[in-house]
Amino acid sequence: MYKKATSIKRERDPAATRQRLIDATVRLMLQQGFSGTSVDQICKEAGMTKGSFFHHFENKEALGTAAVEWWGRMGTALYADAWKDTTLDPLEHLHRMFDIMVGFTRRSDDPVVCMVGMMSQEMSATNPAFQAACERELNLWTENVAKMLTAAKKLHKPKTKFDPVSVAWFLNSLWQGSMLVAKTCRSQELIRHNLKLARDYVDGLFSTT
Amino acid sequence: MYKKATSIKRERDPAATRQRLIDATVRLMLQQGFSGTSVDQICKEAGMTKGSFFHHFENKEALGTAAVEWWGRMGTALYADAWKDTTLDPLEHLHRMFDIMVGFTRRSDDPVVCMVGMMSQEMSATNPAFQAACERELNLWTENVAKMLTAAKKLHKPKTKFDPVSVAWFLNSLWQGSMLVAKTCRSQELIRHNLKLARDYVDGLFSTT
DNA sequence: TTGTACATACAAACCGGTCGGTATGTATCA
DNA sequence: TGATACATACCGACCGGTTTGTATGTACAA
Repeated sequence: MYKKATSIKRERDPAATRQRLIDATVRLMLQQGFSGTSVDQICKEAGMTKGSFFHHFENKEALGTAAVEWWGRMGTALYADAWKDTTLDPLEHLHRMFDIMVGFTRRSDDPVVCMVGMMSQEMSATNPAFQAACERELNLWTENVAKMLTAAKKLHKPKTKFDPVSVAWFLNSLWQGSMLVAKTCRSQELIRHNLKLARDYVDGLFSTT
Repeated sequence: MYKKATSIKRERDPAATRQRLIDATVRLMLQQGFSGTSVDQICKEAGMTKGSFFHHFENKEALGTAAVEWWGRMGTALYADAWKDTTLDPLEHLHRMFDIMVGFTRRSDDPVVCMVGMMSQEMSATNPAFQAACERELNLWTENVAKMLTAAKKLHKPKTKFDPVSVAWFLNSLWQGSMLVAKTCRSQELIRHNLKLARDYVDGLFSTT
């Protein structure tokens, strides 16, 4: 009844298999979005079959949120140089973060994209699980930036009063919006220009320089 | 074979029917995205059948781009008070625009959303028609803002050098990102905070207060 | 041998899109 | 004016293919 499964190489490394699925999902969904990406497509991209997929994830949504969470962990790692606590000038840390973000625009000609931004836009109005997962990641980013701004405020006299948390959300929104607009306008330079203005804006908050 | 179509009230107003389809599409896609919204669903929402739908639009994509274009026209109308050429101080015009944007956050408790931003994020990487339509609308917004900034520069001494077009893209990105983040974080106030900072930023470009 | 990892086959719903057909408006000509 | 012809608007069953998800089988590792 079943076709003989002849000599198929199986690796039998569940953790790696799971990660392969997540990697494939991220790759495809960054391009096509959640609804635009099918489970079959993901399986094909990950080099495995549907049965295997549903062994590792309860359903498509579970994979999606796992992918968002993985994206968050990866992001945190990429920002580590800027976010890690050190004794350095926090304003210097902020500059490093801007450097890292500029770096994203230079890695390739493909647009800079963010899993959190994409899932936020497409899914968070209708799917509570995605909404919550994305909100967590956005909060994390903001908290890190707010922490640096707060620390900078202690070291440097602020030129005018400002709320670090508000400014952090401002920067987060600008960053997400920059990726969105740049994707449609097909211009990495747009992001770099925005980051330049953002950098100057942050510098302008303080008296130094 | 076919059921007899007995005494069904038909309105026969093609322009209105077309618009009903566009309205339904905007309503649904703002919530669910393009791929997440089916043609059947749109027809049901618009109170009509599939045959009728495909009489008015070649395919789903055509309806999508029509909806984006309609959204752009509507947006231009909403911004008219700020964008219309008058002899007023252009800086005053910018303030009016910020007022209008703040107004969007107060119309209801539903998140402020933008058809262009949603389609950009979901579709512009894979669908050239959507990409082009969205790019057009983003350019239009930016041009209007850049025009005001350029005019303001002539009337008020800029505090420091700045490129009106760059700043306009900066503001556009911030605006799109604000809607995106606020939707996920379920906070209209976040948008208002961002707009406050943006307003101060623009004021800060000029010497006057 | 038993549990887990993975493969295969299948199901039921749903998808965009087509098609034969009906209802209604309008131009033409007697 | 009124009958006829034709174009446009609208209807809803239907089609092939795709969707997510399930049921069941096989292989490997302990």
